[in-house]
Amino acid sequence: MNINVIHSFDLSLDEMKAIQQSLRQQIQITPYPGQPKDVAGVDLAYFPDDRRAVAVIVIMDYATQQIKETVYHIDEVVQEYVPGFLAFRELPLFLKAWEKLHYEPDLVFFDGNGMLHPERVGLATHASFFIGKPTIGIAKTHFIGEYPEPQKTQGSVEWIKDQGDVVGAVLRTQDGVKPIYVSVGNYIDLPSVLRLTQHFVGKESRIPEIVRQADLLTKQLRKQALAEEA
DNA sequence: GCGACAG
DNA sequence: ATCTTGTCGC
Repeated sequence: MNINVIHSFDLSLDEMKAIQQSLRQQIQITPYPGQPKDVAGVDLAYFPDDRRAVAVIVIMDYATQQIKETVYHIDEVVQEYVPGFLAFRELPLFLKAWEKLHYEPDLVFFDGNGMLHPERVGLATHASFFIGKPTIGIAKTHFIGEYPEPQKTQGSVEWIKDQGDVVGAVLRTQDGVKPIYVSVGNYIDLPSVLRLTQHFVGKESRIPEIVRQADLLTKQLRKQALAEEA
């Protein structure tokens, strides 16, 4: 099965699930030694009409956390949101923005899950097969799996298990705040995911800085686009 | 059958 | 995700 069928408009749930099951067999979990040079953060924001969205990619220097490049793409959204199939809704827009990049990031953070997914092929995992880069999934709310409640202090971590597999981790990024849910996208392992994610957790935000910057820009560009149309 | 359900 | 102000709490 060709993964490029993702560009089709009318895949059935069974067809999408078949694609995920095919991709699952090709996941490669491996440590990510050392530090990446450039990392990317990806996020989307939807317009009020619910027909369009803006996809944003922010490139940041890993060591200094300085933003080196930002690209975006505004277009029609062709797939409705169905839990478990977010990739089919968001990847088309993301890929168009990806083509506009001048930098080639070594690692990419997505707003959503990686293997923390019923078929182990969430947004971050699915995307990795198109871009061929290590990916990480960062979700703000629980999706699947069971886990013990992490301690209330910053840095507390617990594994998330689903059907006997460790599929991700819950991470308390600040004292007393709701935790985030992190998982392997592809071409990386969970310990590396936690290490690289915590590098972007500052003092102020609950969300890793690389993802937060993409999120902020996404809403800023939507506001700008709406203003220009008025 | 009922509830849950990334963004 | 998005619609939205004030307000409870540290």
